Amino acid sequence: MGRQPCCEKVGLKKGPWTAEEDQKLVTFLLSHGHCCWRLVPKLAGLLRCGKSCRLRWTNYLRPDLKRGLLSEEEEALVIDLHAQLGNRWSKIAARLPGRTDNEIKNHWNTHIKKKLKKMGIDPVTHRPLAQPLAPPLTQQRDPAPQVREEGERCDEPSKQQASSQGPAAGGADEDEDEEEITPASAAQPHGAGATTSSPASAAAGAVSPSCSSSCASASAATPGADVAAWPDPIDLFFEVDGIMDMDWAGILSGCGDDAAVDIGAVDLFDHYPGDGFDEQVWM
DNA sequence: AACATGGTCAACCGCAGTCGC
DNA sequence: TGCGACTGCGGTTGACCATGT
Repeated sequence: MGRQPCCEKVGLKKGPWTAEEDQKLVTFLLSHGHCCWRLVPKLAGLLRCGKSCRLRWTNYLRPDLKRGLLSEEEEALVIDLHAQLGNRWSKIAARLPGRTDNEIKNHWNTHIKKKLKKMGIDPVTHRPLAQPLAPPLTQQRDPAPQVREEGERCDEPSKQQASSQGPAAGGADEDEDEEEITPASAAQPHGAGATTSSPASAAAGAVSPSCSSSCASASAATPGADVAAWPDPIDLFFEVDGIMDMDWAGILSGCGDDAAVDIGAVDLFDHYPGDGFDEQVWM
C-alpha cells in the first residue's frame, strides 16, 4: 500500500536526543499525554518524527523504567520466555516490568547469546549446539533448564516463579501467548509453558532472598517476581496513563500547526516525585 | 601515549498488523 | 471489501566507551 514515510523526512532531526529535547518531550507527554504520535513532536515543539518520539519515550523516558543491567533472575526469565516465545521481545518485555523490548533485545544479543553459546546451547533453539535437529521431544524441552544446570544461572530459582506463572500461569494475556508459540518454541515442545517450567519447577518457586542484589531490586520492582501478583505494569505505569485520556480535543483545537502548546509552565517532576524519574537527569 | 579492537546500547529503518472510513 | 493512516515490533546500524596491544 503505498504508504507515506512516517514523517516528512525533511528538516527533521535524527540521532541522539539532547537533554533539551528530552525535557520538551517529557514535559509535553506528562502534561498532555499523546493522542497520536504524529502530532506529538509538532505540539511539543520538536523537530523529530512521531516515531522517534515514541521510541524515545518508551525506551528511555518512561518514568517506570528500571535502568541498569538485568538481574540474574530477569535474565533467566528472559531465557525461559525466549524459549517459549522466540524473538518476541515485546511480549517478553511485557513480563518484565520496567524493562523495554529494546533493552531486552540488546541484552540478549550482547550477553545472553554469548553465555548460551559458551555453554554449548544454541540461543535460537535452546538446544545443545551439536545436537542435530529434531531430537526427541523429551530432550527438546529442556533448554532453559540446562542453562541453569550449567550452573551459571542464579543459584536461585526465584525468577522461576515468574516463569512458572509467567506465560503459563499468567492469565490474561496468556491467551495469545500460549497459542502463539514460535518456531523456536515450535522446536521446543510446546508444552513449553508447562514444561518450561522445568526451569521453573526446578526452581521450585522458592524465591531465595539470597539472590543477588539485583534480585532484590528485581523483586522489589517486580512485585514479587510473581507474575500473578505483578502489578499491572499498566497500573504502575501510569498514573501517567491517565494522561492518555486527557482532553486532546481541547489541546488540539487550541493549537494550530505551529502551535507548540505552552507547556513550559508545567512542572513535570511534580508528577513523579522520586521513583523512577530522576529529576537530576534533567538538570 | 597512541592506536586498534571489541562490547554495549540508543536510535533508525522498514515491514506487519490494526483500525477507521 | 478495499484503501489509507497509524502504531508497534523486530532487525540492524552506528556512535561511544572500555580494554588490550
